[in-house]
Amino acid sequence: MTAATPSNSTPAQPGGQRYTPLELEERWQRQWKADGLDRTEEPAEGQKAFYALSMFPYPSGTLHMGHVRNYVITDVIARVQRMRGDAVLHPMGWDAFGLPAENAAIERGVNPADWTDRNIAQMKAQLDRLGLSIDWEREQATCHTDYYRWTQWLFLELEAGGLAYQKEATVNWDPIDQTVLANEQVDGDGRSWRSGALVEQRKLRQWFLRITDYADALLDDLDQLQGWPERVRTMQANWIGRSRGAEIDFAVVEPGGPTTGERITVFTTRPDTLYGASYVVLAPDHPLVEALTSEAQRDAVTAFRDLMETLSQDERTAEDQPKRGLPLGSHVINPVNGEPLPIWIADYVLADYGTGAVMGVPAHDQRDFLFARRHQLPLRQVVQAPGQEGPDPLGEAWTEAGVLVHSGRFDGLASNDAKAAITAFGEEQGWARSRVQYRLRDWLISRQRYWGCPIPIIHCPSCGAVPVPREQLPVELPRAVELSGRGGSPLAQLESWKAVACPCCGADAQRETDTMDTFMCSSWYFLRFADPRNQEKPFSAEAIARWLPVQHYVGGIEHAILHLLYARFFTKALHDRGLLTIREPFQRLLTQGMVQGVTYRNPSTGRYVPGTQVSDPADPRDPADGSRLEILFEKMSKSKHNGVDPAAVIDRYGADTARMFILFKAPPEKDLEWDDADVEGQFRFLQRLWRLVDQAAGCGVALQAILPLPSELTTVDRDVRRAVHSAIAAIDEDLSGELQFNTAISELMKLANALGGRLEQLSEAVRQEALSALIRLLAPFAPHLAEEFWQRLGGSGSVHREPWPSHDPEALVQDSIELVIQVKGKVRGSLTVPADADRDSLEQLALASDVAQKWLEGQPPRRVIVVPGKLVNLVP
RNA sequence: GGGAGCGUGCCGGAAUUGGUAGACGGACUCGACUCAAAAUCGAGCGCCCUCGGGCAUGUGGGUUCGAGUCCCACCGCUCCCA
Repeated sequence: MTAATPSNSTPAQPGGQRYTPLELEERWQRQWKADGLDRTEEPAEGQKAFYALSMFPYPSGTLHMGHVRNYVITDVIARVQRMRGDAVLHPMGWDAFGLPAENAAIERGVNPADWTDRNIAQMKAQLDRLGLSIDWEREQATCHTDYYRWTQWLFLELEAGGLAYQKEATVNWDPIDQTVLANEQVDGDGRSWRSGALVEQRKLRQWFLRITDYADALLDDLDQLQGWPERVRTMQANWIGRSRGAEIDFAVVEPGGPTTGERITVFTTRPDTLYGASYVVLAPDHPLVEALTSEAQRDAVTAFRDLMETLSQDERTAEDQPKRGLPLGSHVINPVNGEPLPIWIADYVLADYGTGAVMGVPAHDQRDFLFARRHQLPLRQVVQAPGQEGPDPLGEAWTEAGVLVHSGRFDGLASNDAKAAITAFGEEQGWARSRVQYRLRDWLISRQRYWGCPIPIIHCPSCGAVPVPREQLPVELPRAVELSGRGGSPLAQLESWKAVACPCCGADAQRETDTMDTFMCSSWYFLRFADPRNQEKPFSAEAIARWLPVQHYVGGIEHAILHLLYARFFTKALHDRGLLTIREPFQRLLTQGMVQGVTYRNPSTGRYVPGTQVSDPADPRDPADGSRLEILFEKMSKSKHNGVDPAAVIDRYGADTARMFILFKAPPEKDLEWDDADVEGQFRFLQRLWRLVDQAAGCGVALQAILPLPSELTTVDRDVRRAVHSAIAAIDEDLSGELQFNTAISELMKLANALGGRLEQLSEAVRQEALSALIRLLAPFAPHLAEEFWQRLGGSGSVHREPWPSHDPEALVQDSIELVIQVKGKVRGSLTVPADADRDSLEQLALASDVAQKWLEGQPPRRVIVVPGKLVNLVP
């Protein structure tokens, strides 16, 4: 940071003041607040309602550039839509439950509620400096009782609908955060999304929501979400992971003898490979393992099961891992051919997935193949690859479709047809059923932590799990709790809080001491914003009908599955409970890219060097050893010393520059490389506008009255009007459909360039029209500066209440155009021609041109292609 | 391995249905103003050139009067699922 302080570098102009963004922005922010400019107006008769929403933040206390980008994008959308005449709902709130508050409490002895409220105040103050048109009267914090009583109410609603239940299951345990996690909250490496710890498996009794009941709806309705990025829809579809297949029963037999009456049911997506099965595998913790283990194998099996309990799901199922397993010493019969098959247990089969049992078909499944090879199990090919003659060398499994062989009566069928045929045959005989299987698991919502929404359940020894009566909500989170971060749910230590009479029978009972996953709280906040002060219900049907679905939702791609899937599930479940008429919450979704900071890395040591220690950015050297540093752009983080503090940027250049820069530098979906030199450039543009408006004020522009255009326009007038109206048309286009703020701002720059130095030459009406349009087009992007301009040039009221400009097609009409002349597709010259010339005359003009003479050498062209308004292509 | 997306000057990035590739900005160079600097203003800025032009949108093919855009193959990067 060596540049001079920019606010000192704008010289005073004759007749005007200097552009001092800080003073100007604070002044307008005060004014807007006093005027209630950002208060939501209920839609009037015939007025469209528009709901613009940013994913609400966790109140960490510090605003970072990612937040700024997110909220500025949404703010521009909201502001444009208001100017276009819609009633706009643009609220903000706080995803305020969560572990950082609890950890702060453990480390510093503060109360999580106080810590959170302080952070909210701090972040709100930072947000306010950005000039966001947020209606703060609708603010929500999920940790406040007037919000979470309704989270509890909705939990009871789901419970009443049979969608919440308790079960004992093997679940993900985060050893750092000391709590369980939902499957969605464990990443591809088997680590917690929050703490980064490798999760462990534990068998615990927990609360779940039946999101799997909605697997089909969540998957099928993705097709309706045409306003969502394809990528996010694909990710959700993969996560839900629907596969069609069959359940097949294998009867258990005594060694060499009759069936025992027990059966093992497997799920397979490949019933066509049934003849190729050479063993059956159970999950190590499958309930039948005990009964099916022979005496000889008992000790080995017990040892194996103990080992498996210590491993994570990922460690067990990773494809590059050796497949461990051992035989139980008992057998089943393959129902399709009566052949006995050994029963094994193995690491790669999970009890919770499908039926917890699979059939092993080494020839046609890669994991089975590896397992069979390791344990010398037989391999039998039953699907032949197309065009393959004779037996396959089988260096690996053939997992594609083909033609059945060695499959009795099914030989010769294509594998796809065979799936149906073998399943149907099994159904006839009673040993198969066609079934759909999902990857999606039920949502585990219990958390063994304090700072969350209490689960409103009372456990009674005689009545079981009893919902807290709704009139007793909220079940308040007690303040005085000892937090250690260890040893189970903190609420469980509070005997006085825990002890309660059963609402059913009055007997001594105990409250549930787990809290809810914070994703519960964020699964419905967008509904509460529509009706934020309702004391009777979480929201009224009318308010929802008025505002929902969210027209434009903006947030990070990291929620592609997590929050966005849960919120969709809530919406569907509440629809089915009769509380909502919508089935999808978010009509359009914009996933904004990351904000990256310039990062200096020593390639030999891997050390990150702070920018402040780099003396020459053009030739960065490591002060430690003098070696050249790599310059990278990476996600801003403390460890990489590449963060840029939004407050510092605003202090230096003002919010308008920060807003303009962040929108201009990259399209919203792409990662953005933060570069201080470019911010400086953006600031220069705003200063240029400042001088332009100064100049306009000097010419006596007065925006309050609309002047009629003179009947005769000069050439300059017509050129400027064309520039103005083509900017309006282009910006309007950029802000419709696919949002392209970056090109919209470049159009503003072009317009400013077109006006520069010509203001004096314009007739008064054209000058006024141009300034009025420029300022209104600028208003959503740089709201403070636009307001200042509007006022200085005598506009009445706020520019933010002005209508969005619309372009005059007449102004775009040109008398003459540049006609490009191509010869065989290559540009050889151009010609100024009347804009309304028809095809024939264009052809004649082109043929008569010097360019044609030169390149055609007197020969008539073989072919002439005329694109009116653009070009003529002569093909010799 | 499967799926999705991307690849354009020194850099960020523009390019309706295929129709003048490089808009707009940054960096850089030169000039004006200045005692000087900053700021500002003006000009230049893909590569090669014998100044006619030739070559250029990851690579190689194809379709077309015409391809950054469409098709095929390949290379590289990112993300998701295995």
